[in-house]
Amino acid sequence: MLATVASNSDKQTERLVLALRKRILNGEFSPGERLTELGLVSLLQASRTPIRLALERLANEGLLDVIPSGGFRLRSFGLADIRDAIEIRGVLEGTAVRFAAERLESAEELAQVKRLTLEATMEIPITLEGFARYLETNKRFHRELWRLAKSASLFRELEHACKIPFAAPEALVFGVADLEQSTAFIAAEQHRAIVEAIENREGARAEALAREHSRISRRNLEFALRSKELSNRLPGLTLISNQ
Amino acid sequence: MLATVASNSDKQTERLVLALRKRILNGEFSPGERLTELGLVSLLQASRTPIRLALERLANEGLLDVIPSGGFRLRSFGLADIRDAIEIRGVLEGTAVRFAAERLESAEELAQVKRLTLEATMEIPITLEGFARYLETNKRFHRELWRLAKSASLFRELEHACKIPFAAPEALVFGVADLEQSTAFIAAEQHRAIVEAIENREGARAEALAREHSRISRRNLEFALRSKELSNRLPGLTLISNQ
DNA sequence: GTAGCCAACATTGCATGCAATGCTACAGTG
DNA sequence: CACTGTAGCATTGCATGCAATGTTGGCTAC
Repeated sequence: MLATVASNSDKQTERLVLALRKRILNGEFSPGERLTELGLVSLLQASRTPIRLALERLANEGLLDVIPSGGFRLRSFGLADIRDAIEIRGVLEGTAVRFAAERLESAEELAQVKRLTLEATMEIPITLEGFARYLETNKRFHRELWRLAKSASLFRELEHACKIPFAAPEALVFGVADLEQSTAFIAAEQHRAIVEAIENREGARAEALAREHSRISRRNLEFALRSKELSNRLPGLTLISNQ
Repeated sequence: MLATVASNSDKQTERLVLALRKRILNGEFSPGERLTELGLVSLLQASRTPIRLALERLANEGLLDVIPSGGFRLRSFGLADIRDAIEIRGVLEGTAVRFAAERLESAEELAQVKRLTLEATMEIPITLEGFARYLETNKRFHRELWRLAKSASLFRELEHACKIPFAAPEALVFGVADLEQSTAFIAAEQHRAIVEAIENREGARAEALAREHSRISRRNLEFALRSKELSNRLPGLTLISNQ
C-alpha cells in the first residue's frame, strides 16, 4: 500500500484529473505553458501512464491544447472565448428548457425545481458561510433543468460545454456582497419565470429566458475582470488573457 | 519498418481512432458490446497502450460508454438520442450563423460560402460518382459557416456534437435518387437563404433557417430507418436500437 | 554580426510485465 | 431447487524501459 491518500477514488487517473484541474483553475500554470509528463510526475506523485491519461482528458475538456508534435500545453483563453463559452451554455440551456416545456408530461415533474427555486430564494440574504450553500443550490437547480429536458444527448453536451472555465452556471457568483445580493434577486426571478414557462409549455419563452439568464454570468465575468480585489480572490482569472 | 500502412499519420493512436471509428460505424460491433483491449490487440495489430488511448478518445466522442468497473462498451443509441443529437447540431449551427450575421465585417467574407453554395447547386443532377463530391461540397459549406462565426469555442462544440453517428450535416444524404434529388434542391434553397440572412445581418432569421435546415437530416434518418434497402447500404444503422 | 547547422538533451510514443480487481462458473449446502 | 461461497480466469490499472522524434543551445562559416 502506498502512502497516497486514495480519497476521491481508488483510481489514480481520477485523482490526477481532479488535482490537475484544481491546480490549473488555481492559476498555478501560465497560459501557453507546456505541461510535461515528467514534470508532473514529481509534482503529483504518480507515474507517467495515468498522468498522460489525465492530460488527455483535460485536453478534450478544453483546458489543454494538443501540441502537434506531441504533448500538451495550457490553453490560453481570450476574453472572447469565455464570453462565447457562456453564450453557448446559454443556448444549450435554452434548448434544455425548451425541451422540458415540449416534453413535460405532468406538472408534478416540476416539484423538485420548484423546491430548489424556493430554497435558493430563501438563502439569498447571503452570509459568508452560506455562500457555498447558495452556489450548490444554484447548481442543483440548473442540473435539474437539464434533467427535465429528458435528453441524454443534450445532457452530455451541457456537461461538456460547462467544463470551460467560468462557463458553468455555478461559476463566478462570487463574493462581492452588493453585486451578489442584487444579482441573486434577479437570478431568482429569472428562475421562477423559466419554471413558469416550462409549466405552461411555453417553449420559446423558456428558451429566451434561459438565454438571457446566462448573461448574468457574462456580466459577473466582466465585472470581475475589472475588479482588482476580485482578481486576487479568484486566482483562475489569470487564465484569461487581456486580449 | 512494420507492414502496416502508416497512411493517415505516423501516430499509432490516430490510426487506431480512425480504424475503430470506421469499424464501429460499419456496424462491426453490436450495441452494448464490451470492447476489450486484448481483443482489439489482435484485431487492430497494435499494443494495448495506444488502443487504450483510442478507446478513451472514442468514449468522449460519445461512441463508447465507460464501464464503471473499468473498460468500455459500445454505446447503445436509441432513435431519440440521434434525433436529439441532430437537433442539438441544428441549434449550434443556428448559433453559428447568428454569430456570423452579428460579426460580419464585410460582405467579401462570404465569397467562399457563396462559391460553395453555387458549386453544390451545380452538382445537383447527382450521378453515382458525383455523390461523394456532393457530400464533400456540402460538408465544406457547413464548415465554412462554422468558420464565419469567428468563435473557437463554438467551433469546438460543433465538432464535438457532430461526432455522434448521423448527427453531422454530411451524414445521411444517401443514395436514393428520388428523395435525394428533391432534398438537394430544398437544401440548396435553404443554404442560399442562410447566406442571404447572414449578408443582411439578420441574425434571428439565419438562426431559424439553420435550425430548420437540420430537420432535413432528421427526415432522412427516419426515412432510412423505414427502408429495408437503405438498411443494407448503411450498415451503421444497426447502431440504432428500435426503441 | 547573423544565419544556418549539428550535436546533445529533453520529451513523448509505444511495448510489455506485474499486480489488483472484477467476473463467471461451478460446486456444495440449506 | 435456489442460493451462496469460492476458485480460477479475464481484464484492466499502473509502472517502467526503450526507441524515435522534437527542441534547444552553441558553434562555425560566411
